[in-house]
Amino acid sequence: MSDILRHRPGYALRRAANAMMAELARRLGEIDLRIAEASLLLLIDRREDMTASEIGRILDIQRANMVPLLNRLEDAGLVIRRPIDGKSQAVLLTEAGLAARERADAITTRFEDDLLARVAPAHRAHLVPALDSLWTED
Amino acid sequence: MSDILRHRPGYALRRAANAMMAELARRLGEIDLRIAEASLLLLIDRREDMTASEIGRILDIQRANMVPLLNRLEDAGLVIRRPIDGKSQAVLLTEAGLAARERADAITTRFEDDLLARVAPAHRAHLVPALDSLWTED
DNA sequence: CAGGAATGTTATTGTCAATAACGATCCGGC
DNA sequence: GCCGGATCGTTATTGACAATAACATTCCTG
Repeated sequence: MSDILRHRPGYALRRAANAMMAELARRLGEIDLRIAEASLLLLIDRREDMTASEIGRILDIQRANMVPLLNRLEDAGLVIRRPIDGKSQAVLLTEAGLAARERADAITTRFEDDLLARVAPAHRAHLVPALDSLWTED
Repeated sequence: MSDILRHRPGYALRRAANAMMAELARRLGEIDLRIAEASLLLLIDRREDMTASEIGRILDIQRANMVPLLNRLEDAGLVIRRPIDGKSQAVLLTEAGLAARERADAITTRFEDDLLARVAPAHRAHLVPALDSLWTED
């Protein structure tokens, strides 16, 4: 399969991410969650002090793009926005949101197990540290 | 930065790919190429026998999505479509296309060097094999 | 030569990210 | 206290990329 591209780290990274995210999206689709939404649920959990902007900063989602994301979660009854002051609002999970978080956790945990299982044992322990160094600021 | 997500392989893969692809897109943007277009140029090179469908199969791009991609490359004068028979057409690079391929090669090569440089030496050799096992069919 | 497979195409949709602009609010320094 | 810069949530628009369904044409094989 085109060795011209196979050995290129950038291309391998793109294809691997595409393949894995498609699979994860499929699995999360079964509980009607998208990947970005599931990450948000997993992140917030029981915390009640995180503002929309702060969540965006952690997940690397622009403030503007948080709006439709939160709207959809709110419409689904998984999340509510609670004003902190006149400017900021905390995002927190409803009961249904916590339940969805639970299911999302199970699905993603299972997914990551399956993902790591595809990697030869010799490489396995190196994957996450290597990936982290690509996006974590020094 | 949210250790809840940091150690998750799936999340790390997504973030790493996003960060790296944004950077690559930026660099390729300087010669007015998008990532998918550059991959296509690198793949075709001097070959004159690859059909659009075949290219799509290798790059994992749907037949339908090849059309606008090829249109843009053809409009830019980098590619021409040459009928093989009444049904298929070969895609091949023009002189300008070969020149663009040259520049894209330089940029991506440099990019991948920089990418690997971010990874600690101990992990470096494991990255590509690990990634490959995630998208290459056994 | 007939029928199933493949090709290129159109059109539409979805996910995610980026950018620019806006009014409202907060906060630190004076 | 007030003012000005920063921050917040929001609207609207755009772009890159992928997915799906449908269609007419052409191919290839039995």
